[in-house]
Formats: sequence, C-alpha cells, structure tokens
Amino acid sequence: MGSKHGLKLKNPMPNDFATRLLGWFDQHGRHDLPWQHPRDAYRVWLSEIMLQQTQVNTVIPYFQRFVDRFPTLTDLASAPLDDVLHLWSGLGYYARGRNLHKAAQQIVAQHQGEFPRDIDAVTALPGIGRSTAGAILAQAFGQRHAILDGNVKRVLTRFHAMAGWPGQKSIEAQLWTHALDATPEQRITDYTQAIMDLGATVCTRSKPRCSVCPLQNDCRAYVLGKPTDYPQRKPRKAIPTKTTRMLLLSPDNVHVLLQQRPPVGIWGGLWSLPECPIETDPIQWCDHHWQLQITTTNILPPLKHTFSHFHLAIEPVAAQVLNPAQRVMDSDQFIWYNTQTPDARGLPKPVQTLLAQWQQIRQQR
DNA sequence: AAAACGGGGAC
DNA sequence: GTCCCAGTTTT
Repeated sequence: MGSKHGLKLKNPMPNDFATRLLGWFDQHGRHDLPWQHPRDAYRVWLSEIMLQQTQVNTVIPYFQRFVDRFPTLTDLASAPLDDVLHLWSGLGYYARGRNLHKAAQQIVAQHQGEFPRDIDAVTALPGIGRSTAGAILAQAFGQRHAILDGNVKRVLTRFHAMAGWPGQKSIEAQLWTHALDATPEQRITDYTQAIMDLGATVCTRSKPRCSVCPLQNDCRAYVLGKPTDYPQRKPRKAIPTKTTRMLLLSPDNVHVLLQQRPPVGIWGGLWSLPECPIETDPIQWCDHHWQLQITTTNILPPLKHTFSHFHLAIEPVAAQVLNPAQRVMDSDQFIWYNTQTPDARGLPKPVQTLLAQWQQIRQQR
C-alpha cells in the first residue's frame, strides 16, 4: 500500500504486517459488534471503557442495556450517578462507571456535548489513557493512532520476540514504537479492530492458534517455537528475607515446647516453635521471657521457607530445659508437645520438618 | 492459586 | 516518575 509512488520505506515489514492483518480481518474478524452499528464516538467510547479488563462476550449485554437507557452522551451526562452505577453493576471496576459519568459531564461542559476529536483533549478525560484515546479516535474518526491494550501487547511481544516485562517503562516505550510502526495509513478503523481481534481470537494467552495466524511466517516467537514465552511475565517482586531463630526446647528429649500463633497473620492459630531474634542469646532470652533455664544448645541446619511476600530463613537451636516451668505450662498459649504421640493440632510445614530432624538427632544418641 | 487487565492515585 | 491497586475471569 504505502510503497506506491516509488516511496522507499526503511522498514517494509510494518506494511506487510498491516496488509496481512487486514486480509485476515476481512475474512475472520468481527464485523458485527454492537458498537460497530452504528459506529459513533459515544458508542465506541462506551465500548472501549467497558472492554478495559473485560471480554467482549461479557460486555455485549451490558453495552446494549446501557445504550438503551442512555442513547446519547447527553442522556448519560444528565443521569444520576446511581443510575449509571446500577447499570454497571456486575461488570466490576466501578471506577470506570464513575469516570464515564464524570467524563460525559465534562464533555457537555467543555465540548458542547460533542465528543472531542483532539487526542490531548480525549486523554484529558477521566478514565481515558493513551491507548483508549487512540482506540476511540481510530475507530470513531479514522484518525491514525496506535493502540496498546493487552491483546496488542501480546501480539507485538510475540511478533518481535521481545524480552522483558511489558509493564517495564523501556519495554512499554518500545511497544508503542512497534505499535505505531505497524499501524497503516489506510483503513485505520479496520486495522484497529483487526489487531485486537487477532489477539482475542488467534494470538491468545494460552494455546495460540498459530496455524491460522496471518503473521505466522514473520513472527519471531513462532519461528523460535515458543509463542507462549511472550509476553514475559511480570517479575516477581524482589521479596525480602527475614531471619528468625526457632527454639527446640525439651526437658526430656520427647516433649518440645510449642507456642500458639496469634489468630491473624502468618500461620494464624497454628502451633509453632518459640522464636527469638537472631542477634540475641537464646539462654538469656528464655530466662528473661519464660523463666526457662536451658543448657547445651546445639545448632541445627538452617531452613528456608518462602511466603508470597517474604522468605523466612530459620536458624534452629535445640536446647535442654532444666526447669520445665510451671508458668509456661499453665499458659494455654504453650504446650509441651509429645513428639512420640503427635496429636492433630496444626503445625506449619517448616516446624514439622524441624521436629522430624530433631527426632532423628535424638535417636542417633 | 495465580496471573492478567488500563488507568488513576499514592508516594 | 514508579509502584500498587481494583474486581472479575481465565488458566
């Protein structure tokens, strides 16, 4: 298309990309979505907001009820917010509904009720970012803007086999560049729908249907044989490591002191080993907190346990208790747990592991 | 059980 | 600027 008039493009691939995609769209794309007939800015806008975080099939009945009740932008702007949210209920992310209503009122106040055609004015409306603004202007007015929703990100990261997580700033910038490069000069409306349709129906998150994909030949992820390796997952947050000392306190090499955890928080309500900070002396700690006299401490191998939000490095210490204290035993927060006839109380996994290791050591003596 | 999703708002 | 969150669906 763009190579007419002898114009030499530096990178002919994007045109090829669009041409193939549009050819596929003519045959296999979605041409009968409710917001395509009739297609006006208000309906396209409404559909794009509803489609954020929500799939087409879920959106359609909501869209129809919404435009039945609010046929025009002015109807929406003059409606009570409660009515809007009522029609939104079930769609989730109710801030979208609030922003939609607020934006409608802004358009009435600032743009005479006409949906703005300037991308900066559109992006300034609540609930509309760069991608949604581009999608609306492309579909409603045929303006050439890139879009970059989740579908497009998936298609592009696969097509270019892009390393890195798309949420990362530099990766997102690259994606916008690729998205704009891939956008043709003609048939913007169809192209915008086409790339979203491809992502939704062919280049799906799992089990992509590469065999019917019009971009298969040039898709780097396909050529590498691993389309589902892209987009790369969000890197797990670097989670902190906390260190604690767990005490295996026994008067008789059979019973071990367990302490019940508070009802909320980590291991809520479970019975765990008493702990002391890593930097303190266990002998002094036990005396000070529980009036337990202990001796012959020996170090057990350290243990690592991973939670969703931190690692726990456990440095266990075993010790003999010289005075199985009445005070500790009286508290229903503590028990002398018989390791030879274990009862059914809940123990955290690493505590189970430690008790097993501790018993092995006892038996070796 | 975990990941994904686009924009807003907190920091 | 960057990070985190919202609610529901999908895997």
